[in-house]
Amino acid sequence: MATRRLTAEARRAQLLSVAREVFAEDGYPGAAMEKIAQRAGVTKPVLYQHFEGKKELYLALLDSDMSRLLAQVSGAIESAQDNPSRIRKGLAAYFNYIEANVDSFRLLFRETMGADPEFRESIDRFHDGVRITFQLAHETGKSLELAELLARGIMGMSEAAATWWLDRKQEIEKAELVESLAELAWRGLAALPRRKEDE
Amino acid sequence: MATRRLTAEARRAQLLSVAREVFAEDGYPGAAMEKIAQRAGVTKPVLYQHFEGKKELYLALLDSDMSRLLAQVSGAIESAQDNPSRIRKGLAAYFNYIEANVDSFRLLFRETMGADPEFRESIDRFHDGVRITFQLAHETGKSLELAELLARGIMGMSEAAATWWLDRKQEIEKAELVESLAELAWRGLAALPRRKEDE
DNA sequence: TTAGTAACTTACTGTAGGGTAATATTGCGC
DNA sequence: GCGCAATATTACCCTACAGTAAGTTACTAA
Repeated sequence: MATRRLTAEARRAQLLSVAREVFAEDGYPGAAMEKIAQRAGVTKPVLYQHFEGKKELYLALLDSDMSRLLAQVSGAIESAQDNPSRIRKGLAAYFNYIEANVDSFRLLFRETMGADPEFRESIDRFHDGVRITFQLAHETGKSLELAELLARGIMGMSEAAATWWLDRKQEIEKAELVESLAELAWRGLAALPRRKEDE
Repeated sequence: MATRRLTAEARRAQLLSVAREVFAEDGYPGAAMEKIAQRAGVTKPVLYQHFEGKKELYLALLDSDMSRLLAQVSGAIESAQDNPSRIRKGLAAYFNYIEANVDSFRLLFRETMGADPEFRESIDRFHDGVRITFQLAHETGKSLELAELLARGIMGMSEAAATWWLDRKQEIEKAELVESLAELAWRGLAALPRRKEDE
């Protein structure tokens, strides 16, 4: 144990990272502050020196992760010129994030769903963020609620696909996954069977 | 208070119904057995006479609700002759259930997501059930994983749409909602704008 | 090398809530 | 109208865990 003591900044970063692990494993209610502290090689009061309480710790985590994800996805969507490629690029960015941050995904889109309304605000920020970037694209003129509904639908589709994919990784390549979902979103089920006829 | 004492069967049914309410309100971890008992006008031990513990109570609830939902949706899908109407009828059945059983939906698809793996099995049973009915439809020949992925995607789309819809009911009619989602699933985003041009 | 401070620990408190043993009531069959 | 089994209650126990007050150790700068 070379250095037992860390600077405040370093410790805070480490605690956040450890907390993400534990929350992803045990869920918010199941995760004990004690366990987070222990796994960080530290005692509980240290945790409370950096975060006001369990709630605040979790929120800090959600906020920081959500911001990163949103930035990546929005960036991807905005970099595209037409709607089909907005969808494809958005999806690609989304699945890249997930692949590189599995715990973060579990936290954001599984554990937080049923939780405290205060927590869900983070998620809503993401959904709204993506929806807006998305609608700016969609030349409007049609019902606004409908556009919102569709955006939510596509996001739900992606989340469900991601959950399924994480559980059975090897079965399908990320690239093919993104391709299929983009096709589903843009052309619908009717178009898809044809694509695989030649296998 | 006409009858204070109920038969075992009647009490059990009442407790399940009350429990659904409370679990939907407070989530699994937040819901106290005490509160459920109280709201049923009864004390805690009565609850424990009917259910082994909190976990078992919740599972009983999930199981019974899931079975009903699955039966309705599967029935609808199987009653259809071609793929587009399988989707439309399935969605209609799904949203009919949700409209008539809001608490049940919240419970099944929000609260239970991040929870105990044992709980998620119920949900998986539904997803698997629908997936199968769904694949029977899809004349096979193309990649099986792909078919599964798409089925999950459609279900995720529906869940997200339902959540959104419940929060802002008045804004859109159920019939229009189902129609739009079916169209999205079958023809994709590319087809949808055209449909509303004439408003 | 020593004072000072930031980082950390020991050892608690308080309470919410799941679960239960012992006891009381109600109403049905006879 | 009486007995008895099912239905319910009172009054607990106990663990898990969020949160904290007071004291201790190690790094750093003069």
